[in-house]
Amino acid sequence: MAKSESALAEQWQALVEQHARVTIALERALAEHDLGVSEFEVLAELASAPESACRMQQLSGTVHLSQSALSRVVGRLEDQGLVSRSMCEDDRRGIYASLTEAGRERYDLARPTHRTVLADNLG
Amino acid sequence: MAKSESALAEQWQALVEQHARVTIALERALAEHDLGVSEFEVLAELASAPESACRMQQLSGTVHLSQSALSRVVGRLEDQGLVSRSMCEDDRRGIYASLTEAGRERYDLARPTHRTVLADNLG
DNA sequence: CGACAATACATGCACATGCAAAGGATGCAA
DNA sequence: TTGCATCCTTTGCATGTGCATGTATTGTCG
Repeated sequence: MAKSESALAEQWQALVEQHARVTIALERALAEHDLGVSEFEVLAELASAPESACRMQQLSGTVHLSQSALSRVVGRLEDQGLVSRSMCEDDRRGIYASLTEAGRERYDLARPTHRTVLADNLG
Repeated sequence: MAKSESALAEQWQALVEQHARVTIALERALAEHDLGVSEFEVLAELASAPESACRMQQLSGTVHLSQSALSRVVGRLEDQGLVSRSMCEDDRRGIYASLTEAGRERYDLARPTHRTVLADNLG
């Protein structure tokens, strides 16, 4: 049976509300580590990748950002020394973004914060 | 029992993904009516209010926008003639945003689109 | 009554994002 | 080799948002 319009609207409203609540909380919490939500997402993806490195194209799939936005996020992370870019050997058009030592440390520091916020807001 | 970190992360990821999917679909669909998601939300709220009018402050509570962003959304709607602003008589600091005839029509036109997108993406 | 805080909006500014276009390096196939 | 597609960076522009601030009005306290 199809849902009524109001039921759909309420469900959507609830989803938006939860998303907004968690996002704002995350943003605030991660600010203490000088990270944004997008930045953390990228770090998390890299951290879980083999060799702590990943092609941009692959990142583009998991992170919800346009190509240009992703390029800029990685650029910011590079400026902070958390990520380094290097050529891809098998396909030299590609670029590997790899987590640096500092990046790993920053991520490890921020992870408990991230986890706590999720636990508090997704209960 | 508390959820594991990975379970939390997956749940969050799923939420973000769904939110992004629906939002993008809505944005695309509503574009045919020259409306953004925020604009539609405001119209919907006004349409369901008594007298089709509402104080900014009250709107601010239901719509997930900062006060300044809300002020601008209403400004855009006013530019399009879909909403009109008028002084509040009992408290002259306050402002009523009220749906115009054109606003009601636009909303009625866009509502089926909105409903369809939700039905297709929240199933 | 008069000074001062609080409220309701509007606006200036910074910034993140998406889109689109241009460019450089490389891979691939005819 | 030539030509075209792919992967990525960079840039310019428009837009939407939040934060901080400004302005006008209201409320409060002495």
